Amino acid sequence: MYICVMNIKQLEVFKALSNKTRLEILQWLKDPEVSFPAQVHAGFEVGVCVGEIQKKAGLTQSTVSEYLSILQRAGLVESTRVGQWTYYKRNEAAFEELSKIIQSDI
Amino acid sequence: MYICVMNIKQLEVFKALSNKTRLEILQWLKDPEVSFPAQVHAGFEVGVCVGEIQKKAGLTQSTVSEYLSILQRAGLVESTRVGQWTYYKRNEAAFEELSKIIQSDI
DNA sequence: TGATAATATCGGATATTCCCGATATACGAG
DNA sequence: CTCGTATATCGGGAATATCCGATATTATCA
Repeated sequence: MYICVMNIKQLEVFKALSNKTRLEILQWLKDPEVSFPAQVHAGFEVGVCVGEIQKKAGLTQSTVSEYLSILQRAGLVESTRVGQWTYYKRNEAAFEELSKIIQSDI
Repeated sequence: MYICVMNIKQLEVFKALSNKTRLEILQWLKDPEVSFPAQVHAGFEVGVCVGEIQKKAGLTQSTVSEYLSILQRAGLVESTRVGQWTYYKRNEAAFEELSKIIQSDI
């Protein structure tokens, strides 16, 4: 018997995706070397640092930092701290899972 | 060349999915005959009427009506008016499209 | 036509989200 | 340790969402 558990996490993911800027950030992170050519202090394997994302978003540092936290809590991105920088990159597995959830659970 | 158009509709879809009750309604509509055994005035091909959904949701009629409008504007459900009833059912094509959008666009 | 039932829309109190400036924390250089 | 830089967190004003009760609209039936 299949018991439907209304996944709390699902709601969190959709809320995270319910903001224009956060959707844009996820887009930019698909192609870091194109979207963030200015980043020089690290390769793109670790991700993109908050400052670069902030400049591109045109919002304040605090807002962008919070948005990245929201995306991270939803599992859509992961962060790596290297020195004074925090690099964020997409968690592609989460998007694959979300895609499947929409096909079968939603 | 592929030009990314930040789809206004995408945002609307995610906002529509950012509510516990609306997610539940979509779940219920997956299996109308199980979720709404009380509906007798119509077959389930046309969908489920607002009153049945309202009873199950436990919210007021106005709220449920509005939620169904939100889901409809997002393209996730479609409605059919038959006499005094409006029947809502899932638009499965929208979910398939959303699943693909997440795989390729988001 | 008038009464009743189903649904939609309106106006508003409350909760949540958005986004900011100020401040705190973490780190590296000197 | 102290200064400067990067990021995180806090407090709050404005905008939006949630959900309600009241009312309007649409359809049925006598």
